[in-house]
Amino acid sequence: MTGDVLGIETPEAETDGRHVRGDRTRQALLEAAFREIYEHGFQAASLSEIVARAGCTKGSLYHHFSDKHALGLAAADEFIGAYIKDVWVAPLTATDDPLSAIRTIIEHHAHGEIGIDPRRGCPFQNLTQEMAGIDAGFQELFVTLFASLRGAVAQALAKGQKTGTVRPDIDPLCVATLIAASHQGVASMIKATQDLEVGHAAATAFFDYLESLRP
Amino acid sequence: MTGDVLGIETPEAETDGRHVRGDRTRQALLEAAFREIYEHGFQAASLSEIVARAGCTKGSLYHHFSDKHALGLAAADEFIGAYIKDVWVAPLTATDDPLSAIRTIIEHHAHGEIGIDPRRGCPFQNLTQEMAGIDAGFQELFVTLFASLRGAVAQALAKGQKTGTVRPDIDPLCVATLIAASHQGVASMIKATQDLEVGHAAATAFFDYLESLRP
DNA sequence: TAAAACATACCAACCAGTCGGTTTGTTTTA
DNA sequence: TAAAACAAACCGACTGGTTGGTATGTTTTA
Repeated sequence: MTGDVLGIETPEAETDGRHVRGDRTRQALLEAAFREIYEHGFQAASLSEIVARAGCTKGSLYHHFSDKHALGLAAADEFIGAYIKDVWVAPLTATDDPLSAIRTIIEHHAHGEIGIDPRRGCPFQNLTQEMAGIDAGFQELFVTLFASLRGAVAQALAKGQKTGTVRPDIDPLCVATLIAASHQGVASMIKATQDLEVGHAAATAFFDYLESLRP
Repeated sequence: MTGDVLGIETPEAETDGRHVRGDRTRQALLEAAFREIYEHGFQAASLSEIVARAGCTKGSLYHHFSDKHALGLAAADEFIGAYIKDVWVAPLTATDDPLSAIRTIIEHHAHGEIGIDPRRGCPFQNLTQEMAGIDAGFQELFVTLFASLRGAVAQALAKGQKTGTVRPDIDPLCVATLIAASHQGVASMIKATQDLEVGHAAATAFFDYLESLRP
């Protein structure tokens, strides 16, 4: 039901040129909603604050979205989907050395090049923790997003096994799951302690683990 | 300000026998608050619901606690502190083989013996994700709790190095950080996907990792 | 009897969501 | 081409309901 934004087509692509203003408003609402949700969580996010940020009013919001739930879902779909695709899936499908690629991805996060505030945590993780288990719509989205992330890592590891950069005796899916989980967990810990040193310590051990996966 | 419950003394120990009913009410409020917060998060937790569960009224609540914030902090301190102490610190300080002890702890979680609903996630993690970065009081508590967990694992690993059950070339604190983070991350993933299979996959890879830490 | 414990009634603030009406832009008509 | 017709986009005051918190009075306990 939110299928218009799955990170596949660009926002501009589907407009035929008519009602450009409406599309801009919709996009502004999505961005404002994502930021507000990132800062306060979905349930605590205020629609009044979102429309203020987007520079429009309640009327516009409810013209474009049926309710708060649909707005949050669309915003999460758009921005988290894009993050997973750009940061994880794209680099991993384009390499024969997945362990190095994963290390690079982690370093990008550590160096703050992803646009994620480590102290605020990972938007995906934040939303997951809040909404999984209490809302079926978000739940469904999380399963899809996580599957694409996990699958990309697993396929890259399997490819690495064929090209000889990854130990052949490991189970790609199991290791991919642990890698994804560890990354999420470290982000969680940094947020919990508000201390980047935790990230560096974990990264040290994590990179050792990655090296142990080489033949 | 919440120092009366740090998981050190039992709830009964600090009462001098006077006002027993008051202490019972206070304890009932703490338990009800913890459950409500576990189910809905702190911000979405309803005080009306908490007093209903505790079998008292707003008047009692505000007699025992200055505000919602103090109640939530006291509840988190009491129950999460007890969890970390009982589940992590106690077993780890009592063993010479920390890797086996850690594996046992994880298996206890996986088998649902801890009293944590995997689909609802880890209470510590949930609260962390919600409140870290937006509330200094909770923040301070999280730092303390996480330090005790991380420290217990690190000290156990160092002890294992002395007794020869852990590789001497690893950095105990770095590895402890990764272990704690991975555990949190897996819990997060299970909650996100509402699928225990994720936990089994991660556990397979995680146990391999633990074994790789042996001499 | 004094203090602690508890109950009731209440408040201002805020929330998501609604609705009648206005503006803006495109299409049709003459 | 100019006006009429139409629809999408937008506005903002308003509503019913809930929230955390308070003021005041009553009961229980030592």
